[in-house]
Amino acid sequence: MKEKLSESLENYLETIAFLKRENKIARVKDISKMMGVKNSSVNIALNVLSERGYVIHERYGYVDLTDKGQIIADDIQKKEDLLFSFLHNVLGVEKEIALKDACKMEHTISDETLAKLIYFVGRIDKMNLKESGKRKNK
Amino acid sequence: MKEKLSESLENYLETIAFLKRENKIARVKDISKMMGVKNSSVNIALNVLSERGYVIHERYGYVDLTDKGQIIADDIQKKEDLLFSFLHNVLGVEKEIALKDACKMEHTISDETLAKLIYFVGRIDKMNLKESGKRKNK
DNA sequence: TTAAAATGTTAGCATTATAAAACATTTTAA
DNA sequence: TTAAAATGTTTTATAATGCTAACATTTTAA
Repeated sequence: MKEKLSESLENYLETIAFLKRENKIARVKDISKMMGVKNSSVNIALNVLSERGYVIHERYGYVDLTDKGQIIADDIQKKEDLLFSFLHNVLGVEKEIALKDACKMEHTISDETLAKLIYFVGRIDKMNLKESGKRKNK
Repeated sequence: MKEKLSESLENYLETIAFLKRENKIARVKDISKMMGVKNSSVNIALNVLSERGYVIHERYGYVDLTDKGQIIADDIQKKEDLLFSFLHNVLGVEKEIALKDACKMEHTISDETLAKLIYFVGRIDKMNLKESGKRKNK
């Protein structure tokens, strides 16, 4: 059940999800522009993603995500948000760089590490809340 | 001055450095075995690394790192150690997985994030020291 | 409504990473 | 010391990604 997608293909899904959220629709041109690649490269990626059941793409038409594709896109976005938050808010890495690093790491971080990081960031947030107002409990 | 190496080539340098540390020498066979690739793949990588001045490799002979190659290998090892320490000791990720994740992240983490992480891990260590014996100062 | 502009697609090439198979050299052990 | 085993190298092939250039379709605006 654990089909792995390449970093590149994951990025295509993420970009399509973003465009749908922002513009309601995703077109080849938008995808290529956002990702800094050529339309031809987008087309080839879409063919692969279509074949594997992640996107729906009619010739000369819009690009859409299947449920399966949306799930992957959401998963990656969740990872990106968490990683960005950790890098920027916890470590204090500058926005631009934190985002760039998060966008790379989101493809490699394991589920285990992700879970631990979620827990850790949660604890840090609580600590900050406490420190910025009240005394430590107990 | 900032020639970038691919993740793959960085891994070859890291492996060669490891083998030299453990066995004094590095051979094609050892590299392929450690990395789970074929001798032919190692050879091709070594040709590239030779041309670019990172390794010295005489036909049918041992493999060695140039100063330039050793610097890269050390740099990556430093990153791996820090990332592993953070994942395992701070987040509590299981050894195997922490190592696997660190080995991927070591190739993508930016210098900025690295620096912030070093500082952060340092602070955490101090906190742990304090908490496990003394009261908080101030 | 039609010609130009915009957008999308296909074909062919380049790069990177790896493997398989054939071949070459070196090492080992009988 | 020499034949087999181990190791190293080259050649050829495959897969993933992206590019350019040529071509096709759709949209726009005169």
